[in-house]
Amino acid sequence: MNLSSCVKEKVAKAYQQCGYNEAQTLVKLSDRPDMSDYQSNGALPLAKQLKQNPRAVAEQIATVLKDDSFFSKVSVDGPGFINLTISDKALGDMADAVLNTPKGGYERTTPPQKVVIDYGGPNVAKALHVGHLRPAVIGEAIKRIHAFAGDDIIGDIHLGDWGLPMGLLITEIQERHPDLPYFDATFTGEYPKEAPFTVHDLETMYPIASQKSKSDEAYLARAKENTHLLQNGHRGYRALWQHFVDLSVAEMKKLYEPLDIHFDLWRGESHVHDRLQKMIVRLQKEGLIVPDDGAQVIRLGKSKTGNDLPPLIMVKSDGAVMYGATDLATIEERVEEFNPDSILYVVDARQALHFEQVFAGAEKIGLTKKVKLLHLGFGTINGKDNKPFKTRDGGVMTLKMLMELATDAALKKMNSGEMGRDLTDEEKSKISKIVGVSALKFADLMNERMKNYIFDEDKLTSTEGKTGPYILYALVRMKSVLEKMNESAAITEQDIIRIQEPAERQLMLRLYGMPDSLQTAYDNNAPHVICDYLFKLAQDFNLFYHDCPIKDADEQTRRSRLALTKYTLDMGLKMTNLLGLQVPDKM
RNA sequence: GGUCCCGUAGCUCAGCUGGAUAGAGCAACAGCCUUCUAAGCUGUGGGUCGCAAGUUCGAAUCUUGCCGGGAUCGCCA
Repeated sequence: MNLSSCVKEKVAKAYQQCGYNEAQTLVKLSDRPDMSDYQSNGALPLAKQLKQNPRAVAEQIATVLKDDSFFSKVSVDGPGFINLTISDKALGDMADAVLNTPKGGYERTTPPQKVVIDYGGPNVAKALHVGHLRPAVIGEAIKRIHAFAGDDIIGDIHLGDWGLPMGLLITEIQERHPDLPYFDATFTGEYPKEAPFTVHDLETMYPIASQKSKSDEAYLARAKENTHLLQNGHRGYRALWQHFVDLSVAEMKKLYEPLDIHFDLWRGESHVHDRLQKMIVRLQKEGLIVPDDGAQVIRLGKSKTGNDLPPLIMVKSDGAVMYGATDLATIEERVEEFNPDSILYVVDARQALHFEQVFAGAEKIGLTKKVKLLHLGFGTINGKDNKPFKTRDGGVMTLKMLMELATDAALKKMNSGEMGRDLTDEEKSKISKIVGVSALKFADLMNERMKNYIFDEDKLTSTEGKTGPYILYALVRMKSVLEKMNESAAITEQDIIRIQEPAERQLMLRLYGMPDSLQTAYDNNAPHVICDYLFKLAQDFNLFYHDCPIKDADEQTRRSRLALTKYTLDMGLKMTNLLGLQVPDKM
């Protein structure tokens, strides 16, 4: 049960009782909180259909609703809006049944889905930078939102581990260390278990190799040949490549761990290589893959908007496979292995055309009959100059640097003023990491997904206003109050919420409003809706905290307010968890 | 040139499956700590919702055109 569904049910009954279609009640949270908690706008379209006066229709429905003591006020305003105010008693009475539940009143209305999330993964052997923040952070939040809503969800990082960059690295290593056994065609023994290089060597070598390939045609040709050999099973190259993957995955885990980002599968494009080879042969036989200008392509015809789509290149003229091909084979594999209802691709919006092609290709070869494919694009993170976010000296901002910036700012804040005075250095260090990461993640998640957004150091390190630290601070206050009042135990039936102050009422309504926000966030895969909810929850709590003293109140009021604090903390923790934010005990 | 995304307060952004008086945060200004954490709270000022038509009882929201910014357009991922 939750408040919205309860109101909707009552209003629907009233419509029905008056002989109107109960499907058209248009009940929603009020746009005018100064006038009501909920509104029903259904009388306007109904009156239009029936050619009646909208106010008269609304009055008729309102008369029925007025008899219900659940509402303290029912009025018809404007052209025919029905304004509904819930009685304070009803709000208090519902608390235990709604808020003291694992999902805080959220109930699913559609069957649960099985969903695969594809993070359009980072590339092996390249340092994670600011551009890798969004897919990881957004994907993690979307994953948690789906899981909370009851979906069965599998996250696959989907590493870029099978393209030309691999060939470039092999080539560069060959240049530097031609004596390594990987390059010895006559070598038949076991290759070393330990890589003869570190992940940092790889991260340095790759940009150099990439640069060389742009100016040196022979070098590029060798890299392409090496990519081809790798993909076709060259024994030494496969061993070398395995080092790349192992080192990179270990490094990525080290970086994602403090961000509290986890993947169920660490597969990459390479994972479907064998399947892909079979798929290509099969589709060639069926005539779906055809030669075109030396390459092997799937022709796609027109897009949904009627434009000609460029063909999807499966195999390049040099024989290497393209990522569109691995994407198709990956869809096939996921359908066979997991049978998901949908696959969500949390990938940069700049790849919109690529996914349109892949999805059209999937449809053409019959893969979309069983699974819905959705590209959840996101905008890029830009600096103040509206160009990709860089360091002060113009270098690439790595994820690591970004996290250090945020952590340092949190630590500095804690060392200023009185806040951290009771804390040990060790505690401060731990807390500043949590707070810094929350600032970083929240600043990213609060933006509507598709938009590019401006991200500068001030914004990143800010701890005031609509920020992660503001929310954490409110939650820490709740913990602190509950601890000091010794009431952090479970809510009991004696702790009935009695609403006395406007701030209490507002906070209660906010708590009851969570299911509506969650549903919106779920339907639109929009974590920023949860950010907004959490921010408002924190604001409402801070007002309550300010207006409603607990310690010196009478026993009944004290218990009521403590219960309300506990409900707010529970809800806040549920929601921060959805965003992947951790909450310290003190800050 | 085709396609996609965006244009809302000085800045950064919500609101866009049509509803009443367009909201936050930051910045500015004025207040609130002997009282549960001031990373907080209260108040003030600040908007032709890019422009113009259209649909509608009603448009920031839907349609079309234009202007401005960004992205993208077969052998990189």
